[in-house]
Amino acid sequence: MSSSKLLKGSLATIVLRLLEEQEKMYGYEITQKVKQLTAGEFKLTEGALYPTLHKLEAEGYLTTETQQVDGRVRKYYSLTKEGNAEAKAKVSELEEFIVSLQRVLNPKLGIG
Amino acid sequence: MSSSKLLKGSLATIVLRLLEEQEKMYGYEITQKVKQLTAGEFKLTEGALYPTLHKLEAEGYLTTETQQVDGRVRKYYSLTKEGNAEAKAKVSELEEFIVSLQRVLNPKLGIG
DNA sequence: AACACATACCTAATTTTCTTATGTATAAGA
DNA sequence: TCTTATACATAAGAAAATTAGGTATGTGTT
Repeated sequence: MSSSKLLKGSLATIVLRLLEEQEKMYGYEITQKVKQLTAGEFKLTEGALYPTLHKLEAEGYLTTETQQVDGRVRKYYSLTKEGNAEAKAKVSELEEFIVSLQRVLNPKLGIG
Repeated sequence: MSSSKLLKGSLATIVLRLLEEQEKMYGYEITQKVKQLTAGEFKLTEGALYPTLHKLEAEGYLTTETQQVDGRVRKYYSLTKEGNAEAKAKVSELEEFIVSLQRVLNPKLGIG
C-alpha cells in the first residue's frame, strides 16, 4: 500500500475488514475497492497485497476458491471462523491506535 | 514505537509534531511525553527514536544543542525553518491518511 | 494486425522502519 | 549494594512495504 509509504502494518487489518463487509473478494477487487473508498489516495500495490493474502491464508484466517470468469482466473478469499475473530480484534486495535495517534497529533483536545 | 508493531512510518511525524508544540525537547523527554499523551499505549523505544532523530537532523529538519543537567547530558532538539515546513506537511499527510483509513474501516459513513 | 490498457495472478530483490538486545554513564532511593 | 530512573547510543535481525519484473487473457483503438 502507499500514500507515500505511510502507516505500514495496517494492510492485513484493511483486508480483514473488507472481507467482513463483503463475504468474498478476489485480489484485484480488493485493490479497486480500496482505491474507490479512499478516492485514489491509497494505492494498494500487488507486491504488498498478494503476500499479505497468502500469509493470512497460511495463518488460517482466510480460505480460497478459484473461479473462471471470462477466461480469466479469479481467486476468491473469505474469512474463516478464526479470521472473523481476528478481523474484530485487529480492527479494534487499529481504531484504538488511531485515537492515540490523534491525541499525540492534537494534544489540546485532552484525554476524552 | 510500539502498540504491537502497528502503523509504522508515523514516528518521524510524531516527533516533528511534538516539536511544533514545544520548542525544545530531548530524546528521553519525547519518550515520556508520548507515553503520557497516549496513557501508555505507545511505547516509543529508544532503538527507534534515536535513529529517527539523527536522520531528521541529517536531513536538516532539526538542530541540536547539548546541556549538562544534574551531571547528565541532555541533547535538545529544535525544528529548523525547513523542519517547521516539514512538520506541517507530514502532519497534514498523516491526518489525511487517517481520514482515508477510517473510510476503509467504516465504509458506511460515506465520503464526507 | 498491432498496440495500449484493463483485468488477474504471482515472485524476488531491495529498502525502510521497526524490535530486540546491548552498551555506557550518572543520580536517587530502598 | 542493588534497583530504578534518567540519558545517550549502536547493531543485528525481523517485518512489511516498494520497486520491478514476469505470465496471461480480454477489450478497445488505430
